Amino acid sequence: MHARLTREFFRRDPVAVARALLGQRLVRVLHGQRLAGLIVETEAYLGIPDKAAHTYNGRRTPRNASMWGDGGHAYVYFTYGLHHCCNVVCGRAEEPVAVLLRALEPTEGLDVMRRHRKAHMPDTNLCSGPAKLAQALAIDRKLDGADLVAGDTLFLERTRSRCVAASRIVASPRIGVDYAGEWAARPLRFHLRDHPHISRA
DNA sequence: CCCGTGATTTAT
DNA sequence: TAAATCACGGGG
Repeated sequence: MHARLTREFFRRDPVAVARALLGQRLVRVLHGQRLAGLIVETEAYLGIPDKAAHTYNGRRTPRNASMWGDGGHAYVYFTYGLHHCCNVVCGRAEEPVAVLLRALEPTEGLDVMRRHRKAHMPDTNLCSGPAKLAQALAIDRKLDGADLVAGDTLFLERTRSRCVAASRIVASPRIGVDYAGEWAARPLRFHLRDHPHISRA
């Protein structure tokens, strides 16, 4: 059996978690079948002071409630009227910080993922964006709040490599947050250098 | 590049 | 009421 990432892994600041998640495996169990991929792109959202975060200025709504819970749970939200995105809640309860999962290199269940994604496309495009990976892995609001440590439908496995070399990680501004003033430019997006499955170069 | 899509939150 | 949003796919 593959080892899971532990609760304490997630109970840290989101920048540390965003970096440490690169190379780890996201697993979705659907109808008894594993759909999985290696995480190659993430973004850290720093909570109350972060103008780009859903919990900026202490916002607490039905949508973002799970961000206020303990680390190691999922925060899945619906946006633009048609897309889901999957975050990993970090820190501890009442510390509303998270990491957005932005891209995977799919490794298990690719046939099912291709079926979930509508259009025909090369495999490098299957999970190369936050809404794409959610669609490929059938992640929606029903999984909001799911326990990523003890649950059995959505979880994270520690890969053999444990972590990737810091020199292989590129930090850059987050995508789609130009409205966020000084927070828009901060290097809180992380991805594996030159990886073919990232959402954009 | 622009456009349509359209749930949810926040501002007006 | 109305505008804005942690996107995507398809068409110029």
